[in-house]
Amino acid sequence: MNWHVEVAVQTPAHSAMGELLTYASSVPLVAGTLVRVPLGSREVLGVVWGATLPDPLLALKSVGAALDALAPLGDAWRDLVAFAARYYQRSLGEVALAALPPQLRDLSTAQLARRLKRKATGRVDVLADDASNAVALSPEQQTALARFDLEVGPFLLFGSTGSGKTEVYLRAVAELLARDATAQALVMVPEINLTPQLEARFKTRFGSDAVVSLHSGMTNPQRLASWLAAHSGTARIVLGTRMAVFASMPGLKLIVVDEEHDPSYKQQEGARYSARDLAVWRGQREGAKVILGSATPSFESWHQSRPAQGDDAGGRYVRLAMPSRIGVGGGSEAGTAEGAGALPTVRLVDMNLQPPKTVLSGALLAAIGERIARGEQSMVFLNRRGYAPVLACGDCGWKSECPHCSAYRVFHKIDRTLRCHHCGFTERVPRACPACGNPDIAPVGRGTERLEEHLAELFADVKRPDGSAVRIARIDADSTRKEGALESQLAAVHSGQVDVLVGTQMIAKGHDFRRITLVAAVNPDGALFSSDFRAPERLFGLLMQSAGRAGRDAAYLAAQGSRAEMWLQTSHPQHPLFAALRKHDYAAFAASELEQRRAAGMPPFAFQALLRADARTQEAAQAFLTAASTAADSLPGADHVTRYPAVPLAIQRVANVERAQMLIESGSRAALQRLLATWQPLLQTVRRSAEGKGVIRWLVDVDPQQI
DNA sequence: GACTCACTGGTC
DNA sequence: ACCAGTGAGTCC
Repeated sequence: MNWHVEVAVQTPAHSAMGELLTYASSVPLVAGTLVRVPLGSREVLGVVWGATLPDPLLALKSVGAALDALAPLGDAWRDLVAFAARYYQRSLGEVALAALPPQLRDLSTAQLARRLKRKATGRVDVLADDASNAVALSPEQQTALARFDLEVGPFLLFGSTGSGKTEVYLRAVAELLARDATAQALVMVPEINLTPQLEARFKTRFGSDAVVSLHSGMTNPQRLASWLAAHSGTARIVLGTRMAVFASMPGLKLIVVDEEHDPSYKQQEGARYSARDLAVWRGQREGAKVILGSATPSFESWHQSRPAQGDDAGGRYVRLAMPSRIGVGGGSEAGTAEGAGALPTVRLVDMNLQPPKTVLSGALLAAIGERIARGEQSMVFLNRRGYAPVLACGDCGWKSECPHCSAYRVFHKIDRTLRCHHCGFTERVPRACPACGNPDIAPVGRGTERLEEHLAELFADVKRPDGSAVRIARIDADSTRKEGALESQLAAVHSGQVDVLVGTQMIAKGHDFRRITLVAAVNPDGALFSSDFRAPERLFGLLMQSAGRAGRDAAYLAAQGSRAEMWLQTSHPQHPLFAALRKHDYAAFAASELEQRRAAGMPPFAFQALLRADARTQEAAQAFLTAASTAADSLPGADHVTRYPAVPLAIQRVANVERAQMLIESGSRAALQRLLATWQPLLQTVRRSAEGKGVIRWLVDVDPQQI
């Protein structure tokens, strides 16, 4: 046992253990090697991080088997993991092990060796990019690609929906792979739902062996196979969700983050990393070019890509603008720059002028009716699933509160249940009011189920051009729970079986509907006056994205003699957000919102973190945070960081756990990071002291999305 | 984070 | 006497 090695294993930062555990080894082990090591009574997977001088006085356990059939994880990968762990205040081991495919944890060395042998070892040749050369690029696409070629980046590809961003990604990848025989590209999308269509597109273009996917919807063996292909360099292109940012890719030369503004890039449990931000960091570290793409960029990225002006040297990102919509979505088929599909006309319906309790205004219904008569499709968007958000008794005022959470249970008519969307608690709908016995309990408000029902009633007597009955369909998390359900529902829309599609934001993202000429947001007002300063940004993005679903096929519109329309029902038609939306003017909206944020000292002009505590009682949670804040007073540099008072979360109690948080803010990212790093050990002390009594867990969320 | 162990309170 | 549930402590 001549060697001592430091190994990262899955231990949380909260535990008082050191970052790395030291083991003895009879052979030298190079950093990045995967090993099995004894930990207490079990044996766990670990990553060798380095070596220390052997200390003969120290009685250490020995490393078990080394998974040396596998090439060690590279320096770049370990740097990425180390940075993420440090920046997001988690342990090295936690981040490292979470970044590896789960099956590696319980595979023996022999099993792994067998698996690796089965895999073809040779590099896969990518298909020559013939198909794409037949397609003419728009001038904007050409300019964007030319600048991408010349400059270093990172790039913000600011392209409206239908401007052909995907084609730009494909070309950038194609050119890279053609130029460099060992190069790899990483392409990320915000949601699992969007991977199949992207995968299909990349596989047609580059051959199915060159492309692998990485996301949590895959089975463990699939994930391992993809991961190994990326790690060995066999896979030239890795497609995936946020977790893919940690893929081991020795030849990484290009990272694409599509829909970079999407909140799903922020992990909301465990290590709360932003895959978009890590992608930028990783690109810089590994010399890979990074493209962030969006029609409505995050204000962080928009601000970071501002041009130089006066004293301001400008942002670090290169902005590539593609404002025009080209004929056909994605530009991969007949579409050219001519006959550009105009963005949909935005129509505002002032709900104050409608009869009280109007759900769908007469004008909107008439517009949908016209589309049905012409054989076109409409999409109605409501960001609330279920039948009704609350069930209430008119007599005694009982409401369908969740007994375990400070939230109402949602009425789902389909299976007659009351379901809590926060803790999952589900019960049959009571026959009568549980409080007073009144049989007359009624749904209050509406979700997608009820909207679907309502539309079906309204259009019951209307016929399609072929004389058949109007068909309404609904797509949301409930309707797509079963394997393959989303695909079959989308296929039904594409084949024209559906006239009106009702759904949550699931239908607003990415899916390319050719025959939809009308999109309606029924009740977008909720986010207008939210306490979360990012709510308007998100709403604007969502509505722009929804609008982008309409009229993607200019040839179809022309043949129909139709215009694409986006309808918005609102009680605040004078709100500046709608004025900007009407003009499809993201830049103006961003400028005014950013000005407000600058004045108020909010991100991206300030940097934030949240300290959160979960406890049996709200008092205990807040007491911990307050004590933690007091403990931070003595830390160096604490005066450059503002700590706000502890407050309950918007949903204060979930599954009988009380939650509180404290906002921490600084004009300097470095100052915030310094404070968080030195605070960590104090937090552990406070947790063990009297003020930490009753605290179930605590966590730090750096650069939080929701506040 | 995963596990063990000691302790609690409830039940047969 | 025998458990489920829970909180505290350990793991190189």
